[in-house]
Amino acid sequence: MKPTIKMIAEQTGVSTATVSLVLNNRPGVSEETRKRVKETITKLNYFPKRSASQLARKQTGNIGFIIWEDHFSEIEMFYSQCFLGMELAARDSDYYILLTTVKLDFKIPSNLPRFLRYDDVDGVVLAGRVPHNLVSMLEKRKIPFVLLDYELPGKNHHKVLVDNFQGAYTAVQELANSGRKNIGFIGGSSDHPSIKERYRAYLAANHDLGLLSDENQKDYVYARNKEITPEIGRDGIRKLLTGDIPLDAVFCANDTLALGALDELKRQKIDVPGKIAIVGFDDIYAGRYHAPPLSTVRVPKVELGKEAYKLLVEVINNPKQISQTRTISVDCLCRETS
Amino acid sequence: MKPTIKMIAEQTGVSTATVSLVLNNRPGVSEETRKRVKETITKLNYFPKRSASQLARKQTGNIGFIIWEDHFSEIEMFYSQCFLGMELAARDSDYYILLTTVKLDFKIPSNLPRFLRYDDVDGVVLAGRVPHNLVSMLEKRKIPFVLLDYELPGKNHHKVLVDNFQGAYTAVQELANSGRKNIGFIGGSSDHPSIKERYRAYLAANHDLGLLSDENQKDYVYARNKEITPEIGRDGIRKLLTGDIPLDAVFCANDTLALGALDELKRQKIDVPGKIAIVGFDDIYAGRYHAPPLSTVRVPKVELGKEAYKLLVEVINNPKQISQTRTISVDCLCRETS
DNA sequence: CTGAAAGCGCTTACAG
DNA sequence: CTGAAAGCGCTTACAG
Repeated sequence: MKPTIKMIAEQTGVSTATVSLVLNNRPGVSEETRKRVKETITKLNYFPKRSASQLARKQTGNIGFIIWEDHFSEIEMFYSQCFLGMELAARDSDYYILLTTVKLDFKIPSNLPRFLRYDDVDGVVLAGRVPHNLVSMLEKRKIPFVLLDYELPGKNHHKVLVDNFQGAYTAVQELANSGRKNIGFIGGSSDHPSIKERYRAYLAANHDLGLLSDENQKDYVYARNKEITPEIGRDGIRKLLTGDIPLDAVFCANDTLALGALDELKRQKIDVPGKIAIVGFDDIYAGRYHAPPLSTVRVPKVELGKEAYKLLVEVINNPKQISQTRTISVDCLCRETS
Repeated sequence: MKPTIKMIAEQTGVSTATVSLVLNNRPGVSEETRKRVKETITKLNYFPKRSASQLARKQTGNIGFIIWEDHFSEIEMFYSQCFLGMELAARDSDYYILLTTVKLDFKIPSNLPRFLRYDDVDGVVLAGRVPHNLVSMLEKRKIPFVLLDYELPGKNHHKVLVDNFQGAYTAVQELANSGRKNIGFIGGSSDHPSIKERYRAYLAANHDLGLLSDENQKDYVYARNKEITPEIGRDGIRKLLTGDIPLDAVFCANDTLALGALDELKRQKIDVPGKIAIVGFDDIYAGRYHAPPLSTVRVPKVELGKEAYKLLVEVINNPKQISQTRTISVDCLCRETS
């Protein structure tokens, strides 16, 4: 029979109140008593029942993790890794994490995740692009939340971001340092803030390094505003190559695009990095195992998740805390395509 | 103030017991009363508090989803999709799913997932390769569980499997139907039952179709017993090509291998599928967007997860149910590499 | 520092 | 068919 707090109390010869104080590391118990309680806890291998303490404490002990369905299932492992980071961080605490996906055409209340509909979470992390009406709803219901790798323009929210600007800037800088002078850009999905940032940094770096003149800038840029696939990368490099411009490097807004570009270059038998260097962004699995391995900007995805978790817990414990942004630094990882 | 069952009872003019019966769709309430209760529930937008009913019911309402850390983070989206299927299925019911990863060198109790240590799940799904001592522990503690895409040799467990044999057999058959006569095999990680099955089917199909003689069989097979990467695929095709044997097709044990092989063929400028056809297995995202798109055996991952969920719920409701295997059929998806 | 007791919000025999 | 009441296993004022 599973031990209860009552059994611990009886065995130790104290009240359940005292046991509870010990369990939760709270003051008001003599060292001597505390020690004896702990001993019987160990002896009987006791642990408190979650649902009981939740009920008494009026908490759920859960954190929600919400992600756009397409991001979770089709794109690279990016957000799964973030989730893993959250899970790892949560292991040191008491929260369970409830992962669910949403569609972008989000209707309230029919599409509301169960844990939101039934008030089963103490807070929520929203990873990547999410429906804006969902965010508004969380604000309205005053549910603590943190945005992960996403932001809404003109809004103050708690968020954890990748330093996209610095990452992209560094990438272009590294290309320039290795002697490249004519650096193209392949982008896409410009409604995603991250991609936009990377583009801004590309322009800024080129400007700062005195590489691109304003007038030929547009010949060096290819961007389609739709979901990113390798196809866009292939189209992009093709377009840049037929552009009748000198070109010795391309910075791609992410690895998926870079992989597509590399594939097309291989098909056209253009030497990489001999003739053209390619650098991506994100450091996805497929890039690591590509032949040749893709140079990229490494994003610490697990750490991103951990940070989001930590921030959310702080917000839960202090809901009126003024909103903040935590920006995680990234490194350029020079492998064999640059 | 959030409504409770007591408020519903008072407003309707019945007891909380009656409200509870209505909530759980249980008999013993007149249609008239049931209707009135439901009305006030809707009016007050009431829903029962999970922790309270869990406590009273002595259930947790949670299901655990356990997966090897490397599988979750490094390999293709396979198991994430299975998880998604589970999540989708769970939405129609009342369970929350707790996802956690484990390492393969698993120590009890230090590495035990929290939800297992604290008895916070009613059952568990184990996806892909998992530590065997974990499985033994679940058996010993009589926790209901289902294996997903994995099995332990010589053991009876509830499990949901892919029809690897039929899938691989069909793939070879299709290659033969399109005129290929000399079909190689690239495998790896032969301690994984699925890969082994696919290899068995490859041999059986060749035998049944009268393609390979027993003596030259081994010249057509390349398999390394380590974690599968594109690298092994590249090595494999290189090895087969230098084997001084006629070769017009290769069946790869999964898409990752196939992608590696395709890459090497492109580098060697060997026409696919003109000279050599390639077929993989799994239907991963990267294969779909490869140029040319990879022919493969499509595995319905979401359905796999849904089925595992359904089976587990059945087992939870009837723990002594005799163990069973559900095998999910797969189709050969002929795209442009065959 | 410690204990008796109420309370968290449900479910489930049991009696009528 | 319906209600009063006990019970699930914790936490938290409150009194001493």
